[in-house]
Amino acid sequence: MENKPLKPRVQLDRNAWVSAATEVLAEEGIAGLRVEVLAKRLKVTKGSFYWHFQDRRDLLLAVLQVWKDGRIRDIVKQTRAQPGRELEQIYHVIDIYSTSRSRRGAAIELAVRDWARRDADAAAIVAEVDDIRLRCARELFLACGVPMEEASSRCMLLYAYVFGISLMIYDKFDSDVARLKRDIADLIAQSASMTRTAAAASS
Amino acid sequence: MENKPLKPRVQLDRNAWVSAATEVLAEEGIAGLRVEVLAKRLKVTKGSFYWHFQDRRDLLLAVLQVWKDGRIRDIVKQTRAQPGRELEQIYHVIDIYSTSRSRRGAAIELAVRDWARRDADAAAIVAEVDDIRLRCARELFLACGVPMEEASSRCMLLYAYVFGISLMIYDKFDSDVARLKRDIADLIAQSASMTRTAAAASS
DNA sequence: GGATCACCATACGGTACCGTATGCACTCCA
DNA sequence: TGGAGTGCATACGGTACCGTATGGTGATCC
Repeated sequence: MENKPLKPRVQLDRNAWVSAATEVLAEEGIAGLRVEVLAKRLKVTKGSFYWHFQDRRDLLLAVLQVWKDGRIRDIVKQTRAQPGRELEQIYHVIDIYSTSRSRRGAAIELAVRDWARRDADAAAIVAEVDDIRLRCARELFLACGVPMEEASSRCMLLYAYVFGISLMIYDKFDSDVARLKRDIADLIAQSASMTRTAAAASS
Repeated sequence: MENKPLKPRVQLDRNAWVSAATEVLAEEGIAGLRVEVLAKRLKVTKGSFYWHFQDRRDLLLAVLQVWKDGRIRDIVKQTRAQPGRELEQIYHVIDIYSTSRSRRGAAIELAVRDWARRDADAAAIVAEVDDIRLRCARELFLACGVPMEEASSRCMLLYAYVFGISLMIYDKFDSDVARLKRDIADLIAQSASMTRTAAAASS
């Protein structure tokens, strides 16, 4: 008879700290990610923290690693398309990033990238993630019949757009944001070199 | 006979502090912009600072204001085109932002936008700047014969791209970055609704 | 049922800040 | 030439952190 953990162990492990740290990172940025603040949020003291982690940097690197793994898993999932439905998938990728649906994900993304501007380790992780993202997205364009160089340009434009749009404040500019975003998605995704059937599939 | 300041007054004024603060903002972000650090950089003590400013926030708001004014001046300057050369000007706008030429300007831009994610005053300033930028850029597209809604989409894509690209790390992705950026500029700027002569002017 | 160990609390010294109070030098002007 | 004001230095109390040292507590396993 196995010993099911009926009593929920309130004990924390590294993962719990990393999760909470990621949450704080999204809300406050890397500068706001402090050991004692985090401990207070988890309702323990930093005595606990320094049992699980060597120091603050140890936590930060763990956050980076977990973020990277999650992103890579997500990328291969989001860019795997049924044959013939690649264009659909491109629109889907644009959609999941640029809508307000995943505010949390976008906040983490921006926090990590801001962090990477001043930290070599973070920069290396972002470089890895970007490279994989770009290559996966390019595959989608290539599958749509877009030539190599144009596919490179368009997938780069795609990601720059989704990150950039989350930095802008454009409420006053246009009343119909939904239409605006649809049109932008078309500008990014629709190539003259696509087959008519593939292009029609997007509507 | 007027009193020319032959002896260079080493005395600091508000502007000197704001300039230095903007420099630190670009390098370290808003979290690294601390009064005592800034004083050390200017080789004075914070006694000087608190004579010129009420508190740290007073400085931050001054930095924001100066940044806003500079941006707005720059926008109207960069989007004022000779009649018939509007497309050229669009390419120029894309160029000055997305190339590494203005690393400093991009760093400030990103720092302010990161700041704006957690500060209402900064967000208000960014909103103002974005609105003016988008409207000015849209005028350029409209002058090229692009219809209103498409002009809105394209100028939004333009700015999201230039901000987003400065967040990405894409060294490994493509060897010919210059060609890549040229092609992306074409994707953003070139509309099917443009006149053939205007489009040709971009080459 | 006592040893062991995982996990956490407490307490401490040290640093980097913020903002204030006060003193000091230098300039300008009556 | 001495008073007023400008611009800064010095000194202080207070807070928020970091990392360490050390002690306590509850579970687990002989």
